[in-house]
Amino acid sequence: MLTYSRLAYQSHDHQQCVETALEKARVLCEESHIKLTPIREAVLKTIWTSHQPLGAYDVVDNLALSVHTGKRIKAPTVYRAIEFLLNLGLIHRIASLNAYIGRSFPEKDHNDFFLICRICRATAECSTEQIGDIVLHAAERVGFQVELSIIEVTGLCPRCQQEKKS
Amino acid sequence: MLTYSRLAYQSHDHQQCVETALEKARVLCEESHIKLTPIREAVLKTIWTSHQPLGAYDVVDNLALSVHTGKRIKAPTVYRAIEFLLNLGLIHRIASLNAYIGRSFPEKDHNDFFLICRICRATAECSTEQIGDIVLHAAERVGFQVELSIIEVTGLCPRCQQEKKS
DNA sequence: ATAAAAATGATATAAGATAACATCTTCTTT
DNA sequence: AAAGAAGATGTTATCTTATATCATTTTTAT
Repeated sequence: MLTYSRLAYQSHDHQQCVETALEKARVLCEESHIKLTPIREAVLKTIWTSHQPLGAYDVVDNLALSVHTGKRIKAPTVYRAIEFLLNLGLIHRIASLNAYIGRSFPEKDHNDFFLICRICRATAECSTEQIGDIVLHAAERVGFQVELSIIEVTGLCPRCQQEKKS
Repeated sequence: MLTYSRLAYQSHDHQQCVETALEKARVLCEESHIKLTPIREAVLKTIWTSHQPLGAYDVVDNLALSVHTGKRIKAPTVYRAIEFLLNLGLIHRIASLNAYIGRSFPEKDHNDFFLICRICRATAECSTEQIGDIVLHAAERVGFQVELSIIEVTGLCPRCQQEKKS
């Protein structure tokens, strides 16, 4: 079965997306008796709020504006929060962009892949078992034990295809 | 059809691999009336010679030892050569490692994926149309126009699985 | 022979990530 | 409640990866 994170490149209530994701995260942490601290939640929210994958230093800049403790949150703190969120499957690292994006399916075990627009960077998450199967099959043949697959597809989103024509 | 770059994780005459790859590169460049300069060839050879994906600065260090012009080749020069080789499909960038590896099938249009050992970093290149098809199919449904897919699989190679047991 | 194009050299710096150690907070146990 | 342990954050410095910019050299085409 093939699923998409949302109406991928169509307009939608993104604030609702963010709220849903945050609520999911809170539940997930509560269940696991793990702490979603204010900083971690702020980082997750910042990443989710962006429509594009967000670099770690973009998060740093964003937090400096949005969190009002008077203290500026520095890179290591953000990276720690990012690592925490990655481990829980709440975000995903887009290796080809050195950037991070919210995951819609933290419960699913990373059978997802990403469609990344080369121009506007809007990114859609897709999930399917098929790809996992092919990879597993190929790996099996040479005795390779798969732990994690990264699949990143670069190209043009519908909107940027249109704009290119005109 | 599924093909592997070599007897993936088995011992083989690697020097022969390198020679074959270099010869392929020379032919490819000659046909395209493009120049495989000494530096470019040296970079390609350095990357191919390593059994693992090699970082750009590893290449810099390696060349400093192997090229005897007296002058130390610096990062920008290496990155230029890397870009050149990437464009021709002679090497591939492993985004998850920020490293580069020789491609066995420069003629095939990037329908390949990589099995990367988490411990020893030995990496095998695989090629199959199947994955490309799935990705295309998924992309089509949301009107996304695919240009390039990167697929990187992390896990354990046969040897490191063995060593872990003992 | 000369202009244009291509490639390399050299310097500096941007961008992404982490190491190391100090401090503060929260939880556990008594 | 007090003390200690574990967890989280603060702070500084540094490392790695990558590129911008401009000068110089080499090659190619006319």
